[in-house]
Amino acid sequence: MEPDDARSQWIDAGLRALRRDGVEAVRVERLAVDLGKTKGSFYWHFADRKALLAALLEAWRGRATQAVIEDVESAGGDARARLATLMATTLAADGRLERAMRDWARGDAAVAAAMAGIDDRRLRYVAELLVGAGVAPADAKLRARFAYQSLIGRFVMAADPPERAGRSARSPRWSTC
Amino acid sequence: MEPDDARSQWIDAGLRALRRDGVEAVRVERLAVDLGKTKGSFYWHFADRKALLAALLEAWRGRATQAVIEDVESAGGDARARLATLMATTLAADGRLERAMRDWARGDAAVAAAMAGIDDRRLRYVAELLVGAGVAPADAKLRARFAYQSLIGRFVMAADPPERAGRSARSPRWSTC
DNA sequence: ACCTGAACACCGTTCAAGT
DNA sequence: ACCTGAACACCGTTCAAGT
Repeated sequence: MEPDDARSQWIDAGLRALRRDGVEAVRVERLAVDLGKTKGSFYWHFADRKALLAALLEAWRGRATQAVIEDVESAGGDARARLATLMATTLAADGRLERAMRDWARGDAAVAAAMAGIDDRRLRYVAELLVGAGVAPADAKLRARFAYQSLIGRFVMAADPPERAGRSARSPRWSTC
Repeated sequence: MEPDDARSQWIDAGLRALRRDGVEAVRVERLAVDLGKTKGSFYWHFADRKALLAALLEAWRGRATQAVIEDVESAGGDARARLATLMATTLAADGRLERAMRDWARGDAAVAAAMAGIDDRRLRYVAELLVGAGVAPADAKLRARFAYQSLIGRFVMAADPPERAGRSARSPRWSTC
């Protein structure tokens, strides 16, 4: 919530490293260099590297689910309109963090479990909107899953989907930063 | 085959570390200390740590399948007797390396694939002996799998099955050294 | 409350030099 | 052919000391 206390700086730097080069690249020494601080400073905010990793997962969980849902909800409109809002923000995301997270999850059971929860949360929201848009509840789950999977597939397949190679600082949300 | 050329010393030390403390404990610096050599020496025999790890997997694959099968075969007797020989050597093994390998496989797809091949090789051998002992071929596969799984389960469940806590240098084979 | 500096222990890798 | 010694770069963690 506080956007730039020192702790979140470490988390943001960690997410950047994660998105760019995967978990293995999340090194406290490197982050310290990135932030122009010393490693010692890191240990004021985190018990150890493991704690940072846990914080990254937690931060992402929020930004990749609840925050998006809240944005869409606050944009208003009926279920149909919200679905459109969700699709728009979702398709604009670059998916690199999403991909890094899934890579990470493949090698870490705890992360995999968190990912499963996140998938579930997103799925339920989409199904809910579909029902609101008039889809029979019996069909909504299936359709939500279908749409969601094709989106994830798109993220996982494309290394760097939209974005013109330049380092433009765009990046709406849903799985972005 | 050559039991103690310098290269196999590194491999043996690696297997010991693996059995005792898992893949993470297989460090070239630590092995160097164990062997009373320098790290530089390691790089004469292996390109890098990854190459050692691959060699460990390969060495174990041999000792945990083909070598055991050959021992049992050369002990002779009919299928029934061989089954008994196999059971005896198998039950006498301590299973710690087997366990370390399965832990390792859980975090590494290539190792997991190798393990699957090893399981298959063992399974086929047991099924073959069962058929030789008069079991209907249709049942042999199922019975082999059942017996094999219970054995693996025993290994995976027990941290240090037989062996009296002392560091007695026993350790017959089949997944042992 | 937050950070620096310096240390420590621990790594992987390279390479000239020795035998 | 095989190994040592020394270096380099890169880590995680701790802690006294500063502000």
